[in-house]
This record gives sequence, structure tokens and C-alpha cells, in this order.
Amino acid sequence: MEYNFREIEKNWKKVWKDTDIYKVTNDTSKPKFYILDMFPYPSGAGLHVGHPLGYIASDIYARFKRMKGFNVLHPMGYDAFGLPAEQYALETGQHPTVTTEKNIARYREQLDNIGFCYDWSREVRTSDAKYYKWTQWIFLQLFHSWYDRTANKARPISELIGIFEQEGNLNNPCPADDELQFDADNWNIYTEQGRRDILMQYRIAYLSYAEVWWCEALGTVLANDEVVNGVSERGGHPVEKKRMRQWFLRITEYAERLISSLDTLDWSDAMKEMQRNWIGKSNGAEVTFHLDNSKEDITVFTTRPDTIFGVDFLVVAPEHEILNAITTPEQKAEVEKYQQYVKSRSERERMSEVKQVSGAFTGTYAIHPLSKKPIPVWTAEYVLAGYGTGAIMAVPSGDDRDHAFAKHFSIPITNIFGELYNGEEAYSAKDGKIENSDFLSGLTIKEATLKAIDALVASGAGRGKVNYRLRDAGFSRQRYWGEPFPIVYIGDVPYAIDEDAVQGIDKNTPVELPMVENYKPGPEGQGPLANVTNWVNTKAGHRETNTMPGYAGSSWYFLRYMDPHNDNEFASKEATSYWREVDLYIGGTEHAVGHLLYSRMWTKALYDLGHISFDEPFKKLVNQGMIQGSSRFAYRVHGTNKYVSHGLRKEYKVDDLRVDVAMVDGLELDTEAFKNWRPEYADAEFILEDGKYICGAEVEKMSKSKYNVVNPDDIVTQYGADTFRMYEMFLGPIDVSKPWDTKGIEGVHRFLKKLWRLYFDESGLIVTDEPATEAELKILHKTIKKIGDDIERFSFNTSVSQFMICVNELSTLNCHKREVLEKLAVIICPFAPHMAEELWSKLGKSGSVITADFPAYEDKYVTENTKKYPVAVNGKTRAEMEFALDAEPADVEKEVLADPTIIKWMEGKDKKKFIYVKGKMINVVV
RNA sequence: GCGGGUGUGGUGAAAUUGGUAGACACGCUAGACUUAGGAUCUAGUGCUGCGAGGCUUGGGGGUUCGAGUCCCUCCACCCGCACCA
Repeated sequence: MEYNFREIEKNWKKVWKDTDIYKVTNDTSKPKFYILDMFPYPSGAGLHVGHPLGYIASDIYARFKRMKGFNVLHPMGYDAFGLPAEQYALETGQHPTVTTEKNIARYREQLDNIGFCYDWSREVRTSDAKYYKWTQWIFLQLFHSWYDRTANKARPISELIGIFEQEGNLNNPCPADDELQFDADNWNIYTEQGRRDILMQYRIAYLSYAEVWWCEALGTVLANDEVVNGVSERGGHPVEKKRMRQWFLRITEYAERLISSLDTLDWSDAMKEMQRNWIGKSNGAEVTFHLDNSKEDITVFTTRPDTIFGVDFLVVAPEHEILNAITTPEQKAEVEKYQQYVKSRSERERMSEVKQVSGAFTGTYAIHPLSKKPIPVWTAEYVLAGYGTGAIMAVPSGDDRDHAFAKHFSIPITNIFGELYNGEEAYSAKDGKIENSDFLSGLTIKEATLKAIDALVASGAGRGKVNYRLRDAGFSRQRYWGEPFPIVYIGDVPYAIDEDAVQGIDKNTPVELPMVENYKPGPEGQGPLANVTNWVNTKAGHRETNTMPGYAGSSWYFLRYMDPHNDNEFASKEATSYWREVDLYIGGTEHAVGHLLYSRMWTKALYDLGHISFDEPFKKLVNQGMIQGSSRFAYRVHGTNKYVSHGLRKEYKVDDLRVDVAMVDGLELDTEAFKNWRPEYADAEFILEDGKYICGAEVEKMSKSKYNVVNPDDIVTQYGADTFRMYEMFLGPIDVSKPWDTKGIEGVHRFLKKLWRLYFDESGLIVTDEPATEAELKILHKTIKKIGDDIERFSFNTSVSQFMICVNELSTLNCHKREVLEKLAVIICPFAPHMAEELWSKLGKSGSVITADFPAYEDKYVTENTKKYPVAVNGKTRAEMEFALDAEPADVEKEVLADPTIIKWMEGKDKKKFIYVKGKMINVVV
């Protein structure tokens, strides 16, 4: 009987579907286990072989956990809002609803093809009104909340109003403006609008201003990656930054908790480190510099208050509001010209092109708070408006960028490090002593830092401060294809639709996204929704026309899977307190700081407000690497239509051309297919080597434009889903990137056929009831142990190897015994579920193999009692000798030193040391 | 530029705690079986050397009886950098 994977897989997929075998219930006595994949954006290109890597890993883990007795939640859905669908709509006029629906259907088909055990009854789509109803609802919770720094949690804003009525903001300084102070009397005489303005500065979801890329020619706001080299990607039009009113989430209030609770998570150190660095906590000081001829002050943040006497100039960010007020008339033209230049520069460019020094002098001098010396004030792009206070004190002798700036503009440099500073390069190390610094001279950096802060506090010029690099999260997009905000403006004042002041419209979410015919941007950089006037203008006021960003829906989707059809709540308390956080989350590192940080914040906010009983979303995180493409190249002899094979290309002047990997078998090009590929290749001629045309190969990102995309459907058709699943795992460790090579899949396919032949020959089932031998049981139980261990540590590639070793050995032993093969069919189920089902049923078992228990291994077959030791002389292995594991060290030494090979290598020298590491190795040092 | 990751045969990789480097596969070579082979099986395959042996985990240096693994330093490539998702 042949291994007919097409029939087998088709049949079992149908059985699974008909019996709802993967449906998960919320009530059970079994312990729960929640395994989640990062859900995909359903792009028009469909899945390529790189996408399912993580899904296969989680599927193996989910099946394994289920067989180990857990109630496993393993759902899948779609992150269905996004820019590409909208862009496609702009180009083709097809509504994103239509294309998204189509893309999802294609994704589903591709996913089903691979045989996953998802409970599809729980599917979520972020673009579904039934889903985004709750995204909007959560936004309202954030809008109606503020962050209480004393209690260190989010609280309802109604409670803050109560506090203001009692005591003003005395004990609750404003997170957006620490100058803002008012008492209860003030509060009570403020107007409605005045109070709402203040509350807005406390809300966790709040309205403020930010700069966006604005393209005049396209009449639209562009995303960062739509701006390439300072011009729009589409059309190459000039772009500049424009200040716009935007929604934000006050994630900065969560900075400390987002750092500290990382310790409770089972994530890789690298991932935690990236989050820590992104949040960027730094201890330092805020220092205020008075200006010479102005009432204005400049406050800077510094992590090095110890260098305060080394300040030679101040630098203010070019966007800083204060610039207009402080620039002298003589310098005005220069500063404005500079600001104009910076408008065209991306933050990335400003940070990365450090060697390109630029700036402008404001003409103004500040007064050093301690030395009282005049300090020139400059503006320069290396200072970013969004970080710290948007201004720095520059210490050229201690900071590289300050140093380069001072050198470039010939600003005199004060040396506060004595001999440590050589005049050529800043001394930025953190050890050594401060000199030339008044009362700080002679102190270490640590001592000086504390003393400097004390002095600043005493003089009223500064204070110690903790600063975070993290910025509040921009939550507005000037786009159509996203969640509308449940916000209306009465006059210019924003109200949530569920507030009392809002009258005459439906006060419930969802605020549905209106259908539109065109997706062109609205006036003045507004999103397309601004054009839908009958939607925008309501009896209550005009609606917010921005939509929410991509991460809105993905910040809480893991909660919805727990109770996906609930129309009364985002998820019931029963469901969330049963499933709780995700036990295992699998996805790519590219989400290290975006999605994962936002999800964590939303979870904490929902926890604070009492909606869920846990405050971290993802207990364990496993990152999957990327599968890269392997591009194939043909070599056209320059100026001709002749193509020379890879090995001979050096003899000609050639142009490298990428060819579609589908036309290449390994490295050999199908020249006929190539001729038919494009009309211009129809009469191509080939210069062959050994009768073949051999292509060049290069590893690159898998992408359509590089003709190196491999569709999993094609692989499944040719080799079957089980082979595909095992091959993806066999490629290498789950967390590293590796190139796809279709050729290598045959080894895995051969393995499955060989496995099959343990159970069947040409005539049919050949499994016998004979008792298994010691050797057969040994390899079986070793394999059971290794597979279990490997799955637990996500080492799926070595699992596949172990299966191969096992099957190779059983084949050699000619083993066809039920006692062995029944268990083997069970343990292969997580990897090759279709084949496992077929073997299980052919062995006469009833029910799905997924309901079987994962077998336990027996110690007696796994533990060895002797070991073949490598015996080394001076660290070089010279012999192999077998000893009992419990052998006496003295006996071992005696026997080793008597061994002729060892004696030979000791070359008559005396033994200096004898190293015997039990179970590992032996080394004789002479 | 900053942050994070990766580097081992011709290729994908293994080596779980500092202890026999290259398991398991792909590819390649030779052979068997076969009407046929893109089926199956057997043997070989890091480099170098006739051989004993020597060399070998991106480069250089160090710690150790012993380093792919730890430390220092340099290089290359990949991911992220806040409006792609």
C-alpha cells in the first residue's frame, strides 16, 4: 500500500470538519492552556511559506498540550484593517470590505490546507463591526479615565472631578503640564469648556497635537514608510511636517509598570531588553536656564548633571515653541531658514546622520545657573522636540555630538575632565574624576552627580528627575479603513458619544464605518471620512473624522477569542477569568516594541478599571525567525539575448537577472519555461555547462518583486501537508531566520514514506502482535522522551531529527510490532496529524488520535549504565574507553593509564593531573 | 546613529550545564535492484596529507586541563526605530 498522502489528507480534513474535533469549550474540569499566534494581516498576495512557520510550531504545541490533558484554546483571526487595502481601493475603486473578504477567504483556504487545529468558531476580524464595537468601547474606557500616580493605576475620570471639586489638582499634578495649578475654588468657577480642557490633559485617551508627514501634491498625510528620501514614495512629491490635532494614549504614565512587570514574564532577554530600551528610563536632572535679555526660561533634561560646569552652549530643538520668542532680530532669518530645512528631515535621518553637523545660532545667551556665565543658545536638528524637554545643555568635553557641534561652529570648549579629555575626542566614559568645576572638582562622576543635583535644588535652578524616552502613542490616522472614533465635537469640544451632553444620536458603540465610493483624502489633510458630510454632521455635533491605527484592534484581540460572540461585553468575566493571559504567544520580533507594548498597556488599563483580573497579556513569548527567499539568477551576456550558465559567466560581460524560482529545479533552469516566461525571452539562447543551465543563487527577503516567493499550496499539492509541516520545522531553530530551499523537502518526504513502510507493504498492514525487543523499546522510549522534551523547549527541528533516527533504527531492526508502532503513531500526531490519524485508524483504533494520551516514557529504557568515554591526553582526544557510570575514579584512572594508546600519547612523560568528569570525558594532563 | 539578533562543511543545521565539533537531512560520488527512475537500498563525503598525523565553528586576542559555548576586540549580514502590519 502506497503512502497516498493526497487521499489521506483530504479524508481527514473532512472528518475533522464534520466532527468539529477542534472545537473548544469554556467549561471543563481540565486545566486550561491558551496558545496564540500573532494574527495576520490578510494581504492580497496570500500566504507564502514563511508565514506558517510560527503557526505550525504553535499547532504542534497545541496538539501536544491537548494530548497531555489540557483544555487548549488555539484560535485564529485577522488583523483586517490596514493601509494596503485602502491603497488598493484608491487604485482600483474596489471597496476594502470586498477585497478584505476575498483575501480572508484565500488565507483561510491556505491555512486549512496545512491542517491546523484552530477552533474556527472563535475567529475574529478587527474590521467586523461586532468586533470593533468593543475596540471603540475600550477607547471610551480610556477616554473616561485618568492615571492616579499615587494609587499607581487608572481610575474613572468622574472620581478625578470629585477630587478637583474638593481640593483642586494640588495632589494630582497634570501629566501634560506640570505648571498647571488650581484649587477647588478655581475649579468651581471654570467654564464647562475650561474644565473639559483640563480634564483632557489628564485623560488616558486624549486629544493633543503632533506632527505628521504632509504631502501637498497628493493632498494627504503619509506614513513614515510612504516617505522615501524626503519625498513621497508615490510620485516623488515633496513632503513636509505638519502639525495636526491628534488622539493619543497616555502610555507614558504606564512606563514604570511596563518596565517593572517585565520581570514576571517568560520572554527572551533580548525581547525584554528591547522593551526596556524603548521605554528608555533614565535618571538625571532638569535644569532651568534663565535668559539674558528675556523673561523666558529654557529647561533642559540631562543625564549628566555632574557635567554642569562643562556647559558651553544650549541647544533647542528646531520645532521648540520658544524659538520664536528668543531669537534675536539679527538671527531671525537664519533660524527660520534652518527650521524650514529641518521640516523636510525625518527623525531617522536626524538621528543617524550624526557626522553631518548643522544648526543655527539664536543670538541669545542664557545664564549658567551656578557659574552665572553667559551661555550661547543654538538650535540644531540633533535635539528632538519629543524627547525630554526638547532642549539640552551641551557639554562638548563629555559628549560626542556636542563635541562635533562645538568643533564645527568653533565654540570654545571647557575641559572638565583634565587629562582624560584630549581635545580631539569627547570623554564620554563614566569613570574618572571631574575637574575645573568649582565645588565638584575632584569628585567622582557618581559623587558629583548627587552633589550637583543638591546644588541645583538649593539654587532653585533644578531638580533630580526620571525621564522616559517612551512617548505617548499617537492614536489618530487620517485614513478610511480603520475604526471610527466614538467621538463628536460640540463646537470645538470633543465629547464621547456616551456622555450626557451628546443628544439626538445613537449613544452606543459601534459607530459604524460608513460605506463610501471614493477614498480620497478630505480637506486640509483630514481623512476620507471628512468627505462623508451626512455621516460627519449629526444632530449632536460633528463626528471625529480620524480613524484608529492598526494597533487598536490588535491590542486586545486575545481577549475576544475567549468569548467571541458576546454582544453584551467584550468578553464575559467567566471567560476571561477562566482563560486569563495567553500562556504561549508566538510571533515575530518585528513586533517587539509596537504591538507587544500597546497590548501590555491596554491589559493593564483594563485591569486597573476592574474589567479583567490579570495585568499582563502574554505570559510566555516565543519569537519565530523569518523564512527568507532564495533567489535564482540567470546571466545574460551584455547586449545580447544569450544566457550563460553560472560556472561560465566569468568569461563574459554579463547582466544578472532574477528568474522565477518556479522555473528552476534546484539550480537547474528549465530553459523552455524561461523562453515562455516573457515574450522578450522567447528566442533566448543558452550557453550550457554539462548540458545544463545552472543558475546563481542568493538569499534575500521573500517577495514578489524578487520572483522568489514559494506558495505553501504548491508544496502541499506536491508533497502533502504533513511533509510541509515537518519540513518547515526541520529547517532549523524556530527563532532564527533561514532561507527556504524546496529541494531539501525530499528528505522529509522520504522519511514519512519510510515511516509508512513500518506499517504497510504492497499488500497492506504488516503490523504484528509479537512482543517488542529490548532494542526496539529502547529506541521508542528514547524517542518519546526526546520528542516531549524538545516540544517543551520549542526545539522542533531536533524532534524531526529524532523521528528520523527512530524510524531509521526501527527499519534496520525490521520492526513491525504493534507495541512500538501504536505509540509511534501517537507521538507523531502533533507533527504529521493526517498521517497519524490514518495510522491510528488502520491500527483498528476508534476516535481521533488527538484524543489519545501522549505516552509516557519508561526510565529503564532511557537510562544507560555505561558510557563510552573520550579519553584525551593534554586535551586532545586519543582513545575511547567504556566504563560503568558508577565506576570508581581510582579504577578508571588505573585502567586509562594502562591503556597502550594512552601510554603511547603520553610519550613517557609523567602524569600531572587526571581529570575524570563522570558521564562526560577523561583527560590526562602530562 | 541607536537598540536587538545571527555568523559552524558545498547547503539547512546538531552539540540542552565549559567536556568526542559536524547528529539528522539536502547535495555530491560510487554501486545494487529495476523495462524505466525524479522509486528503493548499500557505501563514502569538513579541509589537508601517500601515511602517521595536522588543521577546523566570521577575524584577532584572552581565561581554562579543556572553548562553538565564557571574557575583550574587530568584521559581515538581518530585524526594529514610534503613521506598514
